[in-house]
Amino acid sequence: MSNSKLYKGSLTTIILKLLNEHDKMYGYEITQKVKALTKGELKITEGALYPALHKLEAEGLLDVEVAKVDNRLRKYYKLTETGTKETVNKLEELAEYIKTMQTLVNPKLV
Amino acid sequence: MSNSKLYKGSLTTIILKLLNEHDKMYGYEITQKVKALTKGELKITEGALYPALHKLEAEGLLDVEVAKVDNRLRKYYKLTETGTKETVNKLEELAEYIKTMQTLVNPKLV
DNA sequence: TTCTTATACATAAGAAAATTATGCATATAT
DNA sequence: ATATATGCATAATTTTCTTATGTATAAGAA
Repeated sequence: MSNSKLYKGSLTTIILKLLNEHDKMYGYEITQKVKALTKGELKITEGALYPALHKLEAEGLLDVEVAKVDNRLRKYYKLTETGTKETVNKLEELAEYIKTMQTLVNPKLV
Repeated sequence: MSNSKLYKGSLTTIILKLLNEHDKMYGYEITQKVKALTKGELKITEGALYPALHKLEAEGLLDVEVAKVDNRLRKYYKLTETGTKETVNKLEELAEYIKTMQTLVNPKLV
């Protein structure tokens, strides 16, 4: 992310969630999707994204499939079975975190 | 934090918000307050807390006042004027971040 | 009385995850 | 021709956290 504050650990969750919804995506597509969904508020940098994708692949959460489109390389990533399960966990963790932060930061509403 | 996933940047916001509500607090008190408010879900470690407090002080967001209670040292921190302004910013950032994450993670509800 | 737990601070080493800065290559639009 | 967009990648650095220590006093349990 360039301009806005990405909180540590968020990126993995974002990637997994997007892949959970879109079946298969390639890196550049993910950066554009995030930009579009957040109306430009969140910009994923390649320096963060590609190492994160590689790590998820190494951990067995993602599978890769290389394709050539318009003479340009694309690496399509998709969730493995393990990755799908982990996505559920990550989303629960995020929801939990948000709830906790709201408790701390806005105690009257909780 | 020990057990649960603290997201990067959260700690500063938590500290500022607590000081915004409680006028002055000392380090140990902050750890206990967070533990109590979150029912043990979030545990701030000293290794994270004290350096964070020192940094906020160095940045001019906090003032320190040393006290001796029961023959034990306490360092009371309170917000400076700048710190109070920055608290507002940090809280807005957090709210924005939560909104953004919900957009990404639960797009149908937004 | 000794040992554990709680209170209260601090720092150092290391890990994790980002930012920033590059680099390469092709395609399209100006 | 040149800039912008598409598409990948990595290295250096920074930030922020965890884990592991260390010091010291007080209170409670064995």
